[in-house]
Amino acid sequence: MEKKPCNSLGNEVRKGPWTMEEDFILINHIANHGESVWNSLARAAGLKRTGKSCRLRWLNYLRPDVRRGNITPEEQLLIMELHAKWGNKWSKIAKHLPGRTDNEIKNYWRTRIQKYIKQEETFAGQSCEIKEHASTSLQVSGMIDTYSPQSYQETLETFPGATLAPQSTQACWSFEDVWSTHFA
DNA sequence: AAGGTTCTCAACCGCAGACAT
DNA sequence: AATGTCTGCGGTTGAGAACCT
Repeated sequence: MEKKPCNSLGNEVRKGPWTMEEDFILINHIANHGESVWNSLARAAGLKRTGKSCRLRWLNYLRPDVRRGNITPEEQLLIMELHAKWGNKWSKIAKHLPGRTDNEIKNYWRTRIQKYIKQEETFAGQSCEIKEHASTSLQVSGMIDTYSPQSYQETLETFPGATLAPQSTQACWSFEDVWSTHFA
């Protein structure tokens, strides 16, 4: 992903993936001086990166409390519910999922959930669906990814109301069922 | 095993708003 | 009030991984 350096600031500005050394410098600098104005932080730390790039790297990857991967069924439901409420307000949604970043939620939505919505539009009537109900503004019928036999089994135990397609990597059930089983 | 295709996610870009001068 | 700088956000891109044929 190495791109042509941008020299608009007069100095060489590095772009593309962060190296371990850069990560180490950034972590060390923030540990010693805290988060401050990102542009001056980048300069003070001696990083050939923009403040914006440092901020993004820190918030999305290096922060000690950041959690990556393994979105739980509960988190997915929350994402779906909040997205139904607020739309693409990723940072707002992320505030309700401790340790998750807006970028991760946005990626998760686009790569997992949106994919199934599109499938549903293509194959209307199949098990995964999003419906408008008269009683509520929006009811989201659930799709929870199950990445392994273990999580498949866990999903069944967690949500007894779920109907899981045999041999499938996706579990599908009514959002209302899951909500009443698990959150009500 | 090899080549092609699809998926994932880190990182970039552009824009808007907040704040400082 | 005008201008500049910084931050935060949402959309997009593209490299590498994973999967498929």
